[in-house]
Amino acid sequence: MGFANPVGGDGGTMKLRPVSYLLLGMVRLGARSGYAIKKAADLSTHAFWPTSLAQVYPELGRLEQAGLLARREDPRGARARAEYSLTALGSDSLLTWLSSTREPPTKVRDEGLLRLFFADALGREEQIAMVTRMAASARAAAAEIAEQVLPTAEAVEDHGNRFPLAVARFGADVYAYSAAWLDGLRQELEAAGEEDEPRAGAGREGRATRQPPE
Amino acid sequence: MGFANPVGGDGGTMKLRPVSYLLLGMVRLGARSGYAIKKAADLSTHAFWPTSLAQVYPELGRLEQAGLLARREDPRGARARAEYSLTALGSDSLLTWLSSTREPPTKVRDEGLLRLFFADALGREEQIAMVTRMAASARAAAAEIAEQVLPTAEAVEDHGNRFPLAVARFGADVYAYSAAWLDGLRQELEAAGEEDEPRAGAGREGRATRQPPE
DNA sequence: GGAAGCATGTAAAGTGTTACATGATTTT
DNA sequence: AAAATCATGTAACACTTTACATGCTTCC
Repeated sequence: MGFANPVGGDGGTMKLRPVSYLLLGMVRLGARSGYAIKKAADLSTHAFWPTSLAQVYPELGRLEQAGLLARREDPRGARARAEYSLTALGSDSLLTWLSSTREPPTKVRDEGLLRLFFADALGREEQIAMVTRMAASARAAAAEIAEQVLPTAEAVEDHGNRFPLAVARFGADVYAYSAAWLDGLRQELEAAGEEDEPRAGAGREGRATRQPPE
Repeated sequence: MGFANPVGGDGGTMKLRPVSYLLLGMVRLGARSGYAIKKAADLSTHAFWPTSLAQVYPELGRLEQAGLLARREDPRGARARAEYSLTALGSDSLLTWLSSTREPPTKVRDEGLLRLFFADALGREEQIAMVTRMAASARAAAAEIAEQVLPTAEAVEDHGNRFPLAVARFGADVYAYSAAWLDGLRQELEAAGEEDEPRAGAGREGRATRQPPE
């Protein structure tokens, strides 16, 4: 009804969520099909913004409706395939979001830390085992970034995009720092184990050797 | 129907989620009402396991049904109040969860990092502004833990619970490390800004002075 | 007397994941 | 020939948050 918009959408009035910008940004970086976007996201943004295909496809449709993405059917043989590209409106939206000074919310759900928080209910041995597992886990996360994510990030860096690499390094370094921190905690627990026993001590021993940065 | 269970529940067959253990653990640490649990969680576990009262109250009911918590009406004057305590079954459940060697999933949703990932679309000035804001934000998070969370954690440490304090320090240190890392990135960007301009360079400059830990 | 905090809950809306459903193409 | 990958979508379920709804008590 009414006046048709030349870009075919509602003029960008839809409410955009982070996943919307993820899609716009990935298209900008060269991922053109929903499948390719999901694959790229799994190799780069997955650690701080997970997505599923069940989010990607409907959201691509909404972004097209809103005129932020242009869709073109581009079958590969008999296999259907849609190729998306950024419209001027989509590009503006992305830049506006990137320039925003509003503080973006950060949400973490870490069941491991929740366990650690309540670890006083365990005996010393189990506490040490838990902390050891967590350190190993953090180191594994750092290694996974180094092996899976960094190479991809280095590839896009060659096309003038340095931030994917910076973010990957940030992640790897933070995980490595966490692992080292947990190693320090494990050492404290091992040292304390020679004096007092589970649930016993009214903690009063020294702060050990861990150093906060700065 | 048929044989009544002496603890009044279904014998612990309900499916327990992390929020269940959060409640059990908080009751164990001395928070007895739903309100007190929520308040304690906001001051301690909020950063890695956020909860709302709309989760707490129904979940307390389920845990009581399952026989993991015992509920006793304990009004304060005319104001209703329920006091919960751990049953033997609840205590066992908590310990089993704490001892589990299964790797707990970690989920992070960080819109700030998502923006940083796509920051190549911005000009150098705006990139630097973004990174500066993120560093300030991380430093603020570290400060908030130091001011709000650490004092509470030190209080429970006096009762023989050292892990709340360890977790608080971990959080503060990781945020401080992140802030320092982002400062390093900002310096790199400022240095690079004197040579090449936005979107221009095929990144090839040195790795600067940031050091991963270990 | 008003504001802040204590205290408990429900309903609706929003968000996200897993499973379902299908089929072509390429690689081994 | 089978397995992996490319490719697109929907439906059901699970989970969380926000808003609603209410009322007492303590502090200023």
